[in-house]
Amino acid sequence: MAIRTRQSQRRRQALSRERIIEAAVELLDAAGEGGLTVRALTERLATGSGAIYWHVGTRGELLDAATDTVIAAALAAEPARAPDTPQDEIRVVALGLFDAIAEHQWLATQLAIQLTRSPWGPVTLGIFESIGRQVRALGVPQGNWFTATSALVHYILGATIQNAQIGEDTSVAEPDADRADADRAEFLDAASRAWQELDPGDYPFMRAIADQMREHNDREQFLAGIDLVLTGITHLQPPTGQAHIAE
Amino acid sequence: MAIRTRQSQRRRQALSRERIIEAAVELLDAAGEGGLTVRALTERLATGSGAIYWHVGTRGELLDAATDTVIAAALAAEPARAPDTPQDEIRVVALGLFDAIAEHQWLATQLAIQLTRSPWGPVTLGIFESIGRQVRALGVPQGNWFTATSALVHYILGATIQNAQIGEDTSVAEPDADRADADRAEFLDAASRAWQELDPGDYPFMRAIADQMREHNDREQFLAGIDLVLTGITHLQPPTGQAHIAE
DNA sequence: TCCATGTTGGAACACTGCTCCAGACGTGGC
DNA sequence: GCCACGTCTGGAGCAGTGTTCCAACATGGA
Repeated sequence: MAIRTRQSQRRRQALSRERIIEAAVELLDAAGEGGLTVRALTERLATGSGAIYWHVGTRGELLDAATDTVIAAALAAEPARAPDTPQDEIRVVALGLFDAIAEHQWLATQLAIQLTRSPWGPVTLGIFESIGRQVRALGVPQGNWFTATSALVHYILGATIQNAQIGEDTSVAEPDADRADADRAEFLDAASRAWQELDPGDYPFMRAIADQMREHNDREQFLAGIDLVLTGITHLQPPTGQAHIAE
Repeated sequence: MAIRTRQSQRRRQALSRERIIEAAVELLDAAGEGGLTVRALTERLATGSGAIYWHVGTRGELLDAATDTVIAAALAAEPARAPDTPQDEIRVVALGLFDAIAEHQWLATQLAIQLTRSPWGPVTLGIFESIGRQVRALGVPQGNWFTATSALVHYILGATIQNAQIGEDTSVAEPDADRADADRAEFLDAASRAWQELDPGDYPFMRAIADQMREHNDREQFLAGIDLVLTGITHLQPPTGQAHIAE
């Protein structure tokens, strides 16, 4: 009988690369990067370490795969209503990444690691492609495509990395919205207060903007930055060197 | 005699927080984040783990301190000739961070970690203050200070993180310049070639800009992005909501 | 039926961060 | 001179990690 249950169990939930990555993402969401240990994974999947190394390889490769999966999903997710202008599409992609990192905190670090280790790996490539297409659709002259795209992508990455929120417990998702907002306000208030108590000699600027921090919405602020870069792009001069005036 | 040498050794190179951080930075530069182990540190400093925990605390705190130190040094380093416009000053600060991360690869990841864990810790604070002052000096209306500054900072962070180069051996520093340039060109060439072989259906944009990648200078590209954001800042509308027209 | 191939679980190993503590150091009071 | 006490040091030991290795299992085809 023991064998029989084993068998059916195997059949029903056969171990696969996808299932392992899925479990890894859950562990990461629940307890951060430190929460993903091979032993925790084997326990959750009721298996041994050999099976995991057989399917996905080392822990590092698993982390890469998890990052890849989540980012690809965020980029692929289509919004309810199709955006009509390239600007809107850029905002949609940007917010998709923003939300993905807010939801999976560990992504921020992992993204940075992939960015440094392999600057043009699949993750970066996908993001650049998504944004780049819209930059092209904006009518930017070809010589400026790279500059414009990387300005957008780098802003997005920097901003999302800093704005990765400290997540709540994973258990219930619904009533979190209000509580999250409250925590958020409290956090901003604390930051604002801390800035006001800084040494005026060392930090005159931060003291000056402490007030603005209190009435501050992360997503709106993020979008304001996007718009800033977008206006920068539209006012861009033709590429340096060859003065290829196109007017 | 054994005791005597011990004594003088202690006196001469007394263990201190600074000396430990210095050694930690050297280890990190030489072998990346993985190279900084407590045991390697004790060996290099000819001491035990107890002494290290006494002076700096856990490995995480040591990493934070190392990041702090290097970033602060990069921000404090004054250029040979004082820049005369705020724009120039911003470029100087940005390049300082750019070079610091290029020199200490591990900084990219570490910066991202600090950015997520404590979004307004000393590191972020220092960078924001440095950039923010110049934004103020640019004559940006106060309501836009935060948006303008964070756009710049986030672009800088995103770009520097991606551009952290794969470092050479630490041993010799002088004749590296040429070799680094050669490796650089080779790397860009490889990337360009890889992009040209991408699936035209999935990656039309990246294929289109593959050529531009070959004649591509990281620092110039980085500065072009800075200028893009700067023009975005100068064309910025007064803050949303309160139409506080200041003209 | 039986074997070949693809999978699995877990024991074992080397290495990690960290704690703990006996004792050395050096500086004050006597 | 000496002692005592707080500061500081080195290293043994512990719990936990990633990874390797291999005997045992499952399953489809001959």
